[in-house]
Amino acid sequence: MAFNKKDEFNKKENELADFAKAIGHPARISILKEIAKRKECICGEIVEVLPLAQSTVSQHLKELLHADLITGTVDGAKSCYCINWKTFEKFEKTFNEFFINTNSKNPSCC
Amino acid sequence: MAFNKKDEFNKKENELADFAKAIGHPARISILKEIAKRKECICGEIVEVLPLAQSTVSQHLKELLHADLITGTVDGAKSCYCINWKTFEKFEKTFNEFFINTNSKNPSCC
DNA sequence: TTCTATTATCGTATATTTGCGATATACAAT
DNA sequence: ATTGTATATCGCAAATATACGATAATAGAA
Repeated sequence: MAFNKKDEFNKKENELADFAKAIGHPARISILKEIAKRKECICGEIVEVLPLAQSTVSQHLKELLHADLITGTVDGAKSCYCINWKTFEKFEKTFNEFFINTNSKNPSCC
Repeated sequence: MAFNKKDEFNKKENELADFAKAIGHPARISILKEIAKRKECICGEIVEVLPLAQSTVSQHLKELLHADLITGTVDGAKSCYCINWKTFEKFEKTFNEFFINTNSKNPSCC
């Protein structure tokens, strides 16, 4: 890389890219799906279902937290994670703004 | 990594992740935007606008091609790239299937 | 043919991501 | 206090991604 070029791109581009990157791994997709589908979203249950070590799952959860895709609350010794739907809605909106809307303006360039 | 665990996840999870990964970089977002907004989507024009070397842009274009987000046709010495809207629509659909639809079923887990 | 412009690919350096085991931490129960 | 359970963090190794310059390949112009 020699040096990080992220500053050269604008904020919206970086936000979109960061979100996409966060869901850009099958393990994280799978984790999000597990959290979404159950009411009790305890970390241990996720570890049980995923084909990964506990420490690896914990690391993916950390990344999802950092990208604001989930929220986490401590419940005794356990940790409960939830989808942060607001971030998803924001992504949907920005994504459509960037791409789908442009589609109608430019149906076929080649 | 020691070894790639992608086989442990199902096809849909991997497809979603691959798409997300492909747009998970500000340079590629920016490239897609440039292609989408102009009618003549010549590689050289993209290189001019992006703050990256020609070889780097070419590499990003290759990744977008590989992820089926764009199509490329040779036009003499030049190359013309176009958004493959079908892939975008497919992503939108799968994304909603996975996440947004789940939202209504499970408004707030914590 | 020779020169020029355009794009792709190769080789390489560096950065980041992924994954695991070991360990630390925090709480609960005994 | 000790033990057990649940989760997070550390340190490391291997894999991938990012970026660039140099070079190759190709088409068109001179």
